[in-house]
Amino acid sequence: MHGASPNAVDEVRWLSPDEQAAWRAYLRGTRLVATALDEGLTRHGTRLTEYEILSMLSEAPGGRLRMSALAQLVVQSRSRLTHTATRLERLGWVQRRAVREDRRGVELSLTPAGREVLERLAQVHVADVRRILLDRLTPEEFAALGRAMARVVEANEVSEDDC
Amino acid sequence: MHGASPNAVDEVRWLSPDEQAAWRAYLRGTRLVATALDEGLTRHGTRLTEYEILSMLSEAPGGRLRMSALAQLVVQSRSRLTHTATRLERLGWVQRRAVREDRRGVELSLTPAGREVLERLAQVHVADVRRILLDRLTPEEFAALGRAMARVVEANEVSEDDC
DNA sequence: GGAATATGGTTGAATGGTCAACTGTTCCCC
DNA sequence: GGGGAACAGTTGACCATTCAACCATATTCC
Repeated sequence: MHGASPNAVDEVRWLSPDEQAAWRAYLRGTRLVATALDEGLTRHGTRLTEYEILSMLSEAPGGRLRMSALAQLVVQSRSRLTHTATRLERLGWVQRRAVREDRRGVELSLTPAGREVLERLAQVHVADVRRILLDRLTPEEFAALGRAMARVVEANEVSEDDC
Repeated sequence: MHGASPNAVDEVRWLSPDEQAAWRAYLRGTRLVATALDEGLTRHGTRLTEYEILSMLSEAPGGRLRMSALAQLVVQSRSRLTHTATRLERLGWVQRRAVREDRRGVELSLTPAGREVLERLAQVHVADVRRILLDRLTPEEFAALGRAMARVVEANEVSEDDC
């Protein structure tokens, strides 16, 4: 669909040609980046979504995170995280632990093996991020990209606070 | 992983704190956007990836596209597109047709029913795109975002030409 | 203090996606 | 013009994700 069709039915504000073009670039570009990064990691036996989980755990204070918190960080459903965590646990890369204060809770953390794997993967991954995204943009362009997405993230956090 | 660790093993150029922050925002932001948009369409019985297929078909010259061309446009594997197309075909929204000049080829096009569905979906979708992305950014920010991603797309097209 | 409700996490069935192998067609070039 | 490589698309088995239902624990509030 396209253009501003002054139809009786729709009150929809369509995108201007410029907006349209930018949106197209966004959609296709983000998908290309995600695909390329995922492919890079897949060659080494992991998915981007799994990598992110390991990465978040490694940086979390105390090296552990509750399932829900982690799910929010990596933008996955709790159910999906449960399944993925089970897989990673079977690989021996992460471990679950009950949390004291809240007996409903479960904390995930890296095993030594998981930490090792992550360190190895991080090298290829960072190189990929540079090659696919950073090196293709000027520092200013990349900074602008970061700022824009940061505002989107921020706006999202606000909008879901008032629920 | 993080920080610049002057380790004997790695020659890896890690991300600077600023780069790191921007990259994080990118990753999380793009995922939030994709999730939110997908949710919006799912409420109306379609996935974003399916919507994109319908949308590309509706804008293609002649209203039809070869499978491979479409797959490239929406950044999906040919296999995935085959499966999705079969689903959409069963719904009666698209139809396959053999192409004359190249007897290996298959062209996909919208059915009238598919066009109708798309028109209905487009309204909710455009509203979602505005709400989730456009309205959260200034026009300048959005334009910058578009430019950055356009360069990524462009760079990708160049880099896969010389294969 | 106990019922109602919300939260944290898991489960399994159904659906969607990936991967590697396959068919049929076209292109290349000797 | 015939053999081999490359291309277009499909298939089916396997793996990942979604969705709705579920159990257990916390919280709220009368």
